[in-house]
Amino acid sequence: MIDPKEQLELLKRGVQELISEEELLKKLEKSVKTRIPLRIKQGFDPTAPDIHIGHAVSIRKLKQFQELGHTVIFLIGDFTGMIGDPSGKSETRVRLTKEVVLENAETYKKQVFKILDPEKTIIDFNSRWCAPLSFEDVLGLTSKYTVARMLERDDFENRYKSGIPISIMEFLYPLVQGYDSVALKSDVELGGTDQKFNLLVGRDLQRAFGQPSQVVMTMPLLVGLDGVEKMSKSLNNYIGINESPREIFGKTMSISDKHIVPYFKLTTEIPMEEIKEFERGLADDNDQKINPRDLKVRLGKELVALYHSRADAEHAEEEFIRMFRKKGLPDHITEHLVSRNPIPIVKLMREVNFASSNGEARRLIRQGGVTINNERVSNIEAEIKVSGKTLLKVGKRRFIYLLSE
RNA sequence: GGGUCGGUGCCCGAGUGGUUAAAGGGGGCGGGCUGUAAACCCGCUGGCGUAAGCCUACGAUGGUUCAAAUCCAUCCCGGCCCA
Repeated sequence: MIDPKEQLELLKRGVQELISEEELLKKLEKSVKTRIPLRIKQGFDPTAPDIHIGHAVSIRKLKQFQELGHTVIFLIGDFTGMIGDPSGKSETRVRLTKEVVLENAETYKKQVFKILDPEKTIIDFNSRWCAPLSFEDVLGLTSKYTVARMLERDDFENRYKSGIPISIMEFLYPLVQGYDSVALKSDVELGGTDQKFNLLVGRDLQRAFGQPSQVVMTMPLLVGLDGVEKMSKSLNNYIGINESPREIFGKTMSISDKHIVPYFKLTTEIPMEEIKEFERGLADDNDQKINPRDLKVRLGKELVALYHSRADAEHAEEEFIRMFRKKGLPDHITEHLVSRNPIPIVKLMREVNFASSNGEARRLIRQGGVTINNERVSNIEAEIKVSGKTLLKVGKRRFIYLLSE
């Protein structure tokens, strides 16, 4: 194990906030002395098993701990997921069954082990200790925290002030998460900056239970593809680490210029010095201004290389250029055997799922978004005669080859 | 428990008897410009139907009326104030 101070320097990189540095250093020193690895915990929602490059920001930090010999606990918050949240709030949580939770856990594993070392990762479920708690235990837990302190949490405060309902269950949620830290005796808990409050509750609860309190480490949030909200599955503005090279590359190309540098910092392994160069290159007053587009290409390739391979990255770039700069075709276009021939255009679009209703299909045609063999279809009633491979294109990125018997 | 205000389309939000598939904005989608950037411009955005038209929709149910998102009754849900 390497020197505690060196470990600290490595671990501090890219971190938004560390509470507190001295405590972490002490824990590291103790760990080196006793040769007992630290226990690093991060919790994950069991409902969204799509890990995206926003999650990866902190998972890559976990990886770093792991490489330094510490124990990483990937905690799946199945307990609250199985209870479901009855508050009519935004998205009424669906109650997950045991089977679904386990299934999701498998999906998580497949993805998370693209980053973490399976040998050195503990996957745990908080139902293991939450489910057996009695009502008495729960009340005991709630007595350790006050309403005023709960209301300190930003989103609670805002919602409370603006009259948006908060269910008691949601209110208790940070306590559940904090209790996880008690149950796991975690030394460090990691999360996005939006998790800061919850992580701090864990600290308080551990103290209340007579344990040494965990160090809280928060990572910056990655902005999503819309350029405004944080990257999240529910907003559908994410790049999943399980997505195809084409998707990862393409989505990367659609981020806005002002987020290029943060993406480099948070999602790639490119050294800071080099990123600084990029930053300089992008500055308006620079004579040798780098075309932001080219940097995005670099970024896209880095990401594909990280989750697939260098070769895939090269390939994704070539394909992208062919498709979008030269308005060509993608490499692989699925084929579809038409149900009859000739076939009305509207029916055809439904058949290949390029329109979810006849109305939508008509709309797309009227607006000139539909072509057959590169010829715009303008007549809604057009009958499409399929002979040989016929290319149907809808919008900019939906392609399919039509075949007939 | 009492009082009071409210529940509208993916989201926010206007609308208080017919001209309302329901203003406006956001989002999304298509087209244009481009670098699948930003900004901007045009258009579309419940379902079935080529269309005429029909159906479904304003928390739920029932009612008044030629006609209801709009009026009445009951119920469900939320905010605030009082207890």
